[in-house]
Amino acid sequence: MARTLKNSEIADAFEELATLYELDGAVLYRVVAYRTAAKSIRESGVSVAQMAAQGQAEQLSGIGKTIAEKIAALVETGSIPAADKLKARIPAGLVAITNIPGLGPKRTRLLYEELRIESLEDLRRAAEDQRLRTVQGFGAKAEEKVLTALAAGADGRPRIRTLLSSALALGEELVEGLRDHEASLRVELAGSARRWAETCKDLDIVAAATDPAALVEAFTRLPAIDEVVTSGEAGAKALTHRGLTVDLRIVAQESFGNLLQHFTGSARHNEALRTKVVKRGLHVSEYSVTDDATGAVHRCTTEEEVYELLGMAYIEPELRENRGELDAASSGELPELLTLADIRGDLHCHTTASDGRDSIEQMARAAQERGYGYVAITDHSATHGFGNHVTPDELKRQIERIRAVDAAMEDFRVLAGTETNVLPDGSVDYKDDLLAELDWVVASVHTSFGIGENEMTDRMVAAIEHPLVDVIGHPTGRLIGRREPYAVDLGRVIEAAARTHTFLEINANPNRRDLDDVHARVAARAGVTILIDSDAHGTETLANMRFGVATARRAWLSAADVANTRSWDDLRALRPRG
DNA sequence: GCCGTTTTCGGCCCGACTGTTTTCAGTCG
Repeated sequence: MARTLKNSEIADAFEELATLYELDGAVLYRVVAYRTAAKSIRESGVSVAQMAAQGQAEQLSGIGKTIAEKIAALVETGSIPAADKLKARIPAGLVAITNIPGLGPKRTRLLYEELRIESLEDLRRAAEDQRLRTVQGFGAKAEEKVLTALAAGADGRPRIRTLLSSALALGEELVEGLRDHEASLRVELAGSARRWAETCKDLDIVAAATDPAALVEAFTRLPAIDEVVTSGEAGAKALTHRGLTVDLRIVAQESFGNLLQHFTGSARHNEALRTKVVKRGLHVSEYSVTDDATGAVHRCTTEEEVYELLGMAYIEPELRENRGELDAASSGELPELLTLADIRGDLHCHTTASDGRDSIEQMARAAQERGYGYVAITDHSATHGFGNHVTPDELKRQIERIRAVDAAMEDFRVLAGTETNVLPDGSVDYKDDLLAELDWVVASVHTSFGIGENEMTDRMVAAIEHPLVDVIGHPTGRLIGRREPYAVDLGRVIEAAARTHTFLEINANPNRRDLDDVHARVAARAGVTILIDSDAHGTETLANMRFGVATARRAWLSAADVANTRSWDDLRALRPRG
């Protein structure tokens, strides 16, 4: 074994194995079992490779004896024998073909058996030569669809997902546009955007209207809409100028709750929800809940009614990921999630002293206008590598400037801080006597991402153990969709933070969301107090706090789990230095 | 292949759409 496999790498291997089994014609339930296992591995907050090494992989839901053995084989030898056998028999190109719209595993396999199509290039030639139509179930339309998809640049990879911040801005604009229309009764954003997921594949909007046709018409004329794909009484599908697909569904007001619940998802949540209640003779769909025992058809105007009919407490959208929320809702053990209104201060932001755009005073006034009681000014230290370098002498002058702004403000604290770089050896940029003059110290890794996992973990633990470090900023360094987390043993980081009372940050920048929901949940359960920071580089991005709050809600956190739901005096008492 | 208020076997969510069919399988969300 060269190195410890990441959960995402193990999950990818099982995702691939599922597709291989699917192409091989395995029974569907077996394929689904592998996909469920892959998802479970991906979302595990602890290292599955380590669990497997200790023979504990079966503790994860969806992992039984067979899959646990395969995980162990993968971790020990780097490959799964069953997958190797399948790969020897099934051309690698078939996996890519299954990602072409309309071509699933069954039809891909049929094309391979009948026409020996084993790559996207083979597929294109067969469609051009009108040979696809010689296969049972394929016609001229299928050839046309294949060629359209390939011409549109389909390369067999799933489509890139859009960052939540972009999708949400667009979704909110569309929803407002629809609500303004006289025919609309109710309009809500649904789907992954409503669950505040990290990224969105598309946007889902659900509505009830006095005149559905008029609302659909209005929808297709909204400025953000570029091209209408389909439209009818029940809704429409359209492409925005940004290239994001939007689905609008319209339903009778009496079923609005069913529709909203259905299209908010997640698919996993709905699947598990339905499986759970079907045993009691209850069937859930986007139109109603039906009861076998009484024959009753319950249509619900609100989601609350849907969950109540199923014997559950209302489940907030952020929790609907099939991570235990169904059992908790049935037994009355759901947490009371924190809200944006609980946040009382922001302890990580930048000014023109480093790479920010606004002054200390502008940032402080903007934070006060948001209703906060305090803000910490935390510019980058000198070895950050770019932006203006705050040398020790410059930091002393910055502290004086911060004290002056603080003195000029009423009922608001402006705290002198830094976001100091954690050097490869685990030391931080400023000397202890200078750090001690500050009210607040964020320590973050910004350089030398490529050092090994052990070295990186030691580096971070050293920073955590520094008595003047209050919080570790963006603990994994990932940029969503652009940069993987650096190799670090978060289990050890979390253990050290819990032991020293050092906070761990949920960085609210929508590109970061770091810690993510899964690890923030693990950290909080391990006794770490979480801090949510905007990392704003200008007054307007203080508003990114909402993405951090969303991550915390997805991590099942209550106000008590989060440090900056407290006053500054209460918060500082929780710190390592007391 | 997994799982259990149906517990070691027999189940495993729901509905719409599409293109191709004469009654539906496959795909998608």
